[in-house]
Amino acid sequence: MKKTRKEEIVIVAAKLFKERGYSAVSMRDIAQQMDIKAASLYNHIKGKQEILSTLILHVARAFTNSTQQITSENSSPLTRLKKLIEVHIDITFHNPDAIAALNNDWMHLDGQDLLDFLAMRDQYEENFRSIIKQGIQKQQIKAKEPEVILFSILSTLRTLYLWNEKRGKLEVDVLKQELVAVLISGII
Amino acid sequence: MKKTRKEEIVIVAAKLFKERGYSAVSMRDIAQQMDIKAASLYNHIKGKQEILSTLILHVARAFTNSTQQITSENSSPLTRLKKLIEVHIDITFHNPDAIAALNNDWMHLDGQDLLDFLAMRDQYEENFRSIIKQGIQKQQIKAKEPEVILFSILSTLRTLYLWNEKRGKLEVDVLKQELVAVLISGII
DNA sequence: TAATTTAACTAACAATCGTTAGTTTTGTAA
DNA sequence: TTACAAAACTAACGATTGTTAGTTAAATTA
Repeated sequence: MKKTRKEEIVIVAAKLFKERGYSAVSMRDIAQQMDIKAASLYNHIKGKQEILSTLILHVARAFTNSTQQITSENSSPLTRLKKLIEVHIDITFHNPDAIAALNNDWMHLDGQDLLDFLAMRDQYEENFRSIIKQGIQKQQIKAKEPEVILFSILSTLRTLYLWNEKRGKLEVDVLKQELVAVLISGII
Repeated sequence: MKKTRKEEIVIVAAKLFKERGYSAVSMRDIAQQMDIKAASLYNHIKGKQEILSTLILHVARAFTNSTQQITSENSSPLTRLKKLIEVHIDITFHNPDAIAALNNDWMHLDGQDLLDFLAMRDQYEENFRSIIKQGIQKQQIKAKEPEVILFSILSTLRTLYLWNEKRGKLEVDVLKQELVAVLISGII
């Protein structure tokens, strides 16, 4: 499937947004990176906002779909938690630039796009929280404050995109395995 | 000690930077929040850049000092690691807005300020990494990939500022205790 | 080849940006 | 009360912002 011109613009913009943030990147910056003039961008997109919402909502939907599916499985809470972590790692290594925008620039969405994003984020967190609570109830997970566990895991997963470059020789499969182990079993 | 006008400006700006990011906040925004005109800000600061560097470098030095001190103790690696985590939590809950800027807007520093920041950040990470490696060597810490452990802990600590508002009823001391437990011992 | 669509271009707009200069008001010390 | 310093003000600057209008070049289809 050949990329449309719009998709190319979104990809180039995502790289710049990741480095400097949405607000610090101008349409002229994006155009220059594509070797065209800024006005030419408007043959393919409605405006700067559309680049951002295309970028963020697309990957947000990927998270929502995967998470919703895993949550409704009837495997054990701990199994579902592990799958949730693994699928987050997979999506992250597949779309690091889009996830940077989702993490850092979501507040620059506006109107319905912002509302949609927030709804998906809440649902994602609630699914996570629910599985953790079930795990505690079934004594598969230590009886710590659920919010502390949730926060600790989500923080690590959300920052994972930053680690893509530095990960170096480490294979994705090895990383996935070790990270799940550290998050679940700790370090001692 | 009464706050100088410059300190007041930096505090107000930090709150705005946290919400929208450095680039999306104008001098007029900051001025409006202080009920003065933008030009009046320049009686107290050299420019927008000075607000950012004051904010970031001040808290970066706090991290560097604490970390350097703990690193040079001769307690066990695991003890030092715990102290490192605890001091990070303390500093975070004491300066959440400054840490937001440090996390999200450091790339907008320029010149020597940027170099200073990067040097401190590298040193901070290297201290952390060194303690983890010593812990593995002395078999106090599991023989996982050190970078995975480092990344997992640092990600959680760095995102902690976001959690300040949501933490709700949870006391800082309880949070500190539970978070250290989760990071070190895992959740099962 | 001719017709049509796609995608680039130049030029310009109104708004907003960080900042400077010069002036006036406010608060403090003599 | 007068003198001085601190901190506000108005007005404006050159640069940059996202975006539009109208036009030309290139690629595709009939």
